[in-house]
Amino acid sequence: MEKKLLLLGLLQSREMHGYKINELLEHSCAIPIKITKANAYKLLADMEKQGWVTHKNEREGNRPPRRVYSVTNSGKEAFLNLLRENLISMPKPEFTGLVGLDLASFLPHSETATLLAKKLKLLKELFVELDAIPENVRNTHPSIEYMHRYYSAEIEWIAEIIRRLQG
Amino acid sequence: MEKKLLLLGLLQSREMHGYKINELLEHSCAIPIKITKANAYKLLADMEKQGWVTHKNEREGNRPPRRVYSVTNSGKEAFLNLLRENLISMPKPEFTGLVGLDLASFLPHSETATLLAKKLKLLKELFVELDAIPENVRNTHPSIEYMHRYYSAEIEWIAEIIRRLQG
DNA sequence: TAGAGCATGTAATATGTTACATGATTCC
DNA sequence: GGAATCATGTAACATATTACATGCTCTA
Repeated sequence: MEKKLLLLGLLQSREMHGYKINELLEHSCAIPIKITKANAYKLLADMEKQGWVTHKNEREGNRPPRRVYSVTNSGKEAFLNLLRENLISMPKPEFTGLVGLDLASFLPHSETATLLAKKLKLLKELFVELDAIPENVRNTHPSIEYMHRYYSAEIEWIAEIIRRLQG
Repeated sequence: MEKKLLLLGLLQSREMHGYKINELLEHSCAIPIKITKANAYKLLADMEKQGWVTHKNEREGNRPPRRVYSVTNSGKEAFLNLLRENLISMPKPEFTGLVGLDLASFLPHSETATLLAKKLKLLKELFVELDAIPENVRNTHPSIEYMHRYYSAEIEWIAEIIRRLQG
């Protein structure tokens, strides 16, 4: 449902067609959930069936025609309900990366340390993107601020585990 | 795949039947991912088809017969591969709770603050369980230590957001 | 004797991903 | 002329949830 919430949010700030939405979703590390292209098209179609959005066809020059979506009144109502719901609820996050850590005793410490070093490298690469966002932007966008802190804590954590394995 | 990894891990520490596994998974806040009952039965059946586990039927007194699963050699190999994979990879987590925060401008500050206060209460309740786990256990189980820190940071974060909305 | 616990699962539904299909236009 | 971009989607598959079905035993 957060996916629909996010899409409705985007469409309320400005009307958009599917392709544009997907561009935003793919090229931004600042979005806290993942929505693939096929999924986004599907969700828009579903929300249209539900009556939350409508589309009109548009065409710029000779480009392929676009479906420009906008939120209906019923969609705006649904949006507010989803938003309230999202703000009060506390979905337990899934820490898939921890499963392996708990089972690491099945491998020699040295191997675990080597593998985690690779993870750490990956993490640092992801962090670079986030860290490049100017501080004033970060401080006005809760999710960016959050993710910045999260990744930075994550890096510290993995580094600490590696240290323990080596010491 | 982390679900299969976790199940293989459990089954390697000791043989188990589905019901027992589900008990462990349900009554423990110390497990970093969620596996529902139906899903666990399904995964065990799937892994049996794959040749990773086998079962033998057992019966204690007149209780319903159990399928006691154990990991095959091929399963042990698969387990180690899944484990290595899990340790090097960095799956981007989904922060579903952040979607709403980014859209909070659609509601009056006071309402957002009230809603977040409810979330905070929920969070604190979840934290109590984790905090009750003795420190020595926590320090020897990475995922428990991690989740303890995570929830504690999460509480701080929501509290901070509420303060900002009020100030 | 009624309800909780033990033990297994299926069916229907929901959700999401991957890869593929289509066809025009623009850039090199 | 060929690749990248614009723009839409479908089909097949994978994964997971909810609710339901079954039937025995133990306890109050």
